[in-house]
Amino acid sequence: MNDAEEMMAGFDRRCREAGLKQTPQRREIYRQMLHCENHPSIEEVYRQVRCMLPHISLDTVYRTLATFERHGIVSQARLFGDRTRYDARTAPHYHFICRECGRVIDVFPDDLDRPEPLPDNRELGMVESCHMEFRGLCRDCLDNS
Amino acid sequence: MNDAEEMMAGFDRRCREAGLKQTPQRREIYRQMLHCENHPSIEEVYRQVRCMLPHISLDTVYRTLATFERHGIVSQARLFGDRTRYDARTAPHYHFICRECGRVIDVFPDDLDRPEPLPDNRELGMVESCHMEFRGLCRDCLDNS
DNA sequence: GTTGGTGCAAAATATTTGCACCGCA
DNA sequence: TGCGGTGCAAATATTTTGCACCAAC
Repeated sequence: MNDAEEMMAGFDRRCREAGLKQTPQRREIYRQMLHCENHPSIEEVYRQVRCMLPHISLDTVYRTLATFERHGIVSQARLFGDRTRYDARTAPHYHFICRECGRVIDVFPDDLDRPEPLPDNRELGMVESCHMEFRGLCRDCLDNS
Repeated sequence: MNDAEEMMAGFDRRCREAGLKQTPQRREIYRQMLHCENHPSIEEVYRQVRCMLPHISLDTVYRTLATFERHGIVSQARLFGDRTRYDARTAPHYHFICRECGRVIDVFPDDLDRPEPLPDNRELGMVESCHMEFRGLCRDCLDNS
């Protein structure tokens, strides 16, 4: 059983656990999310999924990804000021965005040279989470310049 | 001369430097940005400014804030997945968002308990900047719960 | 007077919702 | 079979653009 098959099997289980019905649309959207190296926008998922399911509607993709996120099956790839993107990797991680080619690369907490800082300010209240977003030039764009 | 007057004088100078014409709309939008404690959305700025200039149009606010940002007079308060907001403080800083009341509080680099981490990963390329966003409960909401 | 700024309206984009029908469990 | 899921279309929200007029320099 290869990786993708394994993950689709995991999808079966998760749907059952969450009480979600399996439909061709949902399977195809999830399969696409696994295939996708980058962090696709909803439009991109829609375009890809339509290759297999020409009848699927855009708002099914919207609703399905929102449902998946509600059940932790995908996560929103939160990018500052960009349109909504999703990610099949649900482990906490950050993003590095190349200002040249726009690629989004995952950065995991272990890749950081020191632990996340937290605001020191007692006045602030209780800090529960920290998101980070790095920008710069990716290796490819650096090499080609 | 109080703070606000001082900053309005700075606005005069900045417009001249940038070759921007001064108009009642621009003055009023900037004045509003100074008044505003929070990080107003474009709609909010629009509603406020209309008290003084009932004829102003929404897209003038859009265009003016974009122009201001281009010239470093205001900065976009970049929040994950929220609508565009602006901020009269242009010094680099991060945001703490209260999950209860939605308030956005500025966090300056000096408020952090350690310096920003950077991705260690040589493969990544060149990291030029890091944005952070903290979430949690602000002091007020903490006290009231 | 010239150039840039504004207001208005319409277009473009992104997302959500109401509703009837269909198909999975 | 019943209920959740889907497709369609329309509504909503946000931002951008074309154009004619006006005002700051």
